[in-house]
Amino acid sequence: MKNTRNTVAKSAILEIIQSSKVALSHVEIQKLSEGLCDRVTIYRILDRLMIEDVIHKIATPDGTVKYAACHHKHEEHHIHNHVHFSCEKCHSVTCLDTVKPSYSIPKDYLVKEINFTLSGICKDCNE
Amino acid sequence: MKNTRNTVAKSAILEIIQSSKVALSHVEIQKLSEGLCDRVTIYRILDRLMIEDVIHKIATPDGTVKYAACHHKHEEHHIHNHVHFSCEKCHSVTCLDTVKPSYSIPKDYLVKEINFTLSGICKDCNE
DNA sequence: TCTTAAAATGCAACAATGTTGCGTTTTTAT
DNA sequence: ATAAAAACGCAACATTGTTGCATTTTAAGA
Ligand SMILES: [Mn+2]
Ligand SMILES: [Mn+2]
Ligand SMILES: [Zn+2]
Ligand SMILES: [Zn+2]
Repeated sequence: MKNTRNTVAKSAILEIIQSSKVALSHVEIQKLSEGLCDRVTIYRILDRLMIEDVIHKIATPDGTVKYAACHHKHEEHHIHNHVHFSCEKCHSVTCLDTVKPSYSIPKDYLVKEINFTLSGICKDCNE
Repeated sequence: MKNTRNTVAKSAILEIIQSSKVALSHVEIQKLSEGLCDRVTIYRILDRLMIEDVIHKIATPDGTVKYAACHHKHEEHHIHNHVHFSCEKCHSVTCLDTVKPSYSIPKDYLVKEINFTLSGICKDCNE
C-alpha cells in the first residue's frame, strides 16, 4: 500500500474539518483555508483523509457533498452508522453521532457502508 | 399552483423509469430514450415527475444521482422511508421497499425527508 | 372547430464540481 | 548527500446540472 505523508496543507485542512461543528463542502473548506493550496490539492487531501478514515463523506439528497471528522476510536474496518441531518433552511449538515438507526435487510445482501441522512429543519432553525 | 401537462416525452420517460428494476441516472434515461427529446427536457421532466410524486430521487454516497418510481398509493405528503441499496460491484441502485429503518432523533429537529442508503454487494453479485 | 394563453421544448450558453496529465517541488528513507 | 516516492500547482478536460429565450405543443374555453 502506498503510504501517505503528513504535509502542511493536509494538517491544516484536517484541523479545519475537525474544528467545525458542521460538515463542510469542498468550496467551504477552500474559503476557510484562504489560499493555502490549490483547489485540486484539496480534493487530493480529502481523498487521503478518507482513506485514512479520519474524515468521512456525506452525500445529501440535494446533491451536495460534504465532509466531516470521524469521532470514533481510530480503528480499521469501521462503519459510519450514525445519522446525518441536513437542514433545508440553513443548509447545514450535522453528524448526529449518538443516533444509531436500525434496520433489517435480506441476508443475501452484504452491507459495507451505511448512509442515513434526514432532512428538514434543524434544532437551531426550528422556531 | 402551475398545472402540469402529460406530453409524449414525459409519458415515455415515466414508462422507462417504471419498467426498470433498478434506479436510473439521467444519462441512463437519456440512452434508453434514444433521442426522444433534449437533455435539458429530461431534467425538466424529472423535476415535474418528482413534484407529482410519481418518482423519487436517490443520492448515493459516491455522488451519483438516480431516479426510481414510487411504489406507494398516490397520496400527498408521503415520506419515502424505505431503504436503498447501492452495489459497489454492479453499481446498481435498488429500492428495498419493504425494509423500513427505524431511528430516534431529538424532538427539536423537524424531519421532512429521509434518505437511507446501504452500500455493499447486492444479492445478484454476492457470490 | 377555432382561438388563445400557458406549458413544454430545443438550443446555446453558462456554471459548478470533480478529474487527469505532467513537470516541479517536497518529503522521507537510505 | 542521494534517490525514490509522494505531494503539489497548473492547465486542460469531463461531467452534471441550470438558465434565458425563441418556438412549438397542449389543453381548455368560446
Ligand atoms: Mn457523520
Ligand atoms: Mn426508493
Ligand atoms: Zn438549520
Ligand atoms: Zn450488484
